[in-house]
Amino acid sequence: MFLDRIDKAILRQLQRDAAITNLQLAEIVGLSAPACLKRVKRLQKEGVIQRQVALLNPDSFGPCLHILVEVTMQSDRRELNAAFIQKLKHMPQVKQCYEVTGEVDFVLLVQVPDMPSYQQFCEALLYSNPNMKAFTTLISMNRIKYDTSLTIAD
Amino acid sequence: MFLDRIDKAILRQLQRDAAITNLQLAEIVGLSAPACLKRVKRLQKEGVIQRQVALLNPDSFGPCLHILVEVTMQSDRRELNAAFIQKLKHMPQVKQCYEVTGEVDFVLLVQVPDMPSYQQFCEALLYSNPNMKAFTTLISMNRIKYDTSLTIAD
DNA sequence: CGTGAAATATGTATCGT
DNA sequence: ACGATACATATTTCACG
Repeated sequence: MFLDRIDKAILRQLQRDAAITNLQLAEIVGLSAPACLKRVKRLQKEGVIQRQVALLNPDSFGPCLHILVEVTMQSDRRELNAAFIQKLKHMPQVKQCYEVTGEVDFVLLVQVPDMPSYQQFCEALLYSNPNMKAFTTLISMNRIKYDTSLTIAD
Repeated sequence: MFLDRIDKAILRQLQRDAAITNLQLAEIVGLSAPACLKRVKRLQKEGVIQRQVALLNPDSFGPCLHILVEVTMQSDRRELNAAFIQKLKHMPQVKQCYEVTGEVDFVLLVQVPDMPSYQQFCEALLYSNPNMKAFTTLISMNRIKYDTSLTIAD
């Protein structure tokens, strides 16, 4: 699908702040409210806008550790890792997962309240997997940047 | 600040879908619309809800590479890394940054359209930094999971 | 895509528990 | 202190040009 200058302006704005009213958005991008709304609806229906979410302050809910986990598998055969992928998709501690090339196969971002919870997580997802070869744990006490936006070229 | 059962229900819902109307939200959590709105406004003012954003489909904008970068510094002295942190905060390619303990000092999630752009990024942030000792690049062709929510205990 | 009007939603004030 | 009801204001959404 083709995105013109105005679509891109809408998307840039909604990535920054999706709480504004359609009226405000319309003014920012220079359209009438109905024309603007029609575009937003279209962008949603086409899946360009996947969803709209509230981002919460991690420090508002007691202790919160961000842990990066690099997982190396014994074999890269897809069918051996399908169950691993299915499982982590359903684990709320796993916030992100990237399949990477090179020595490491997956990088996970895990969110837990403390180290015992992380131990539990390792048991549940990693040690229990017969195809898991090794993993490295990188513990973060400080999330320096967290930006959900996508850079949209002109 | 104290969050009761209803606040938590509101937050769980808004993390999943912040596009619903206050009327719908009020019904889900079992409050009248004004009572619900008052809580949402309070949660925003107190910073529990940081912002509301639209999440876009990365595949809607041409090529998109996710790259994880593990950066090791020569010295961990705060003042030597302050400029590095300031700089990456202003680089739109850097979507996330975690300060970690251990051999590695920082893990970055970088988003670029292609490898030349990544080379440029490395020059601009890494090679140019006199305190940078080494970095490892993990290229992802597949983002398996991306969940912006925080798990809220009961 | 814009205008204007109808349908909804948000926000305020007040009262009751 | 908190929620509900009723009312006023603002926004969304539809029909039409």
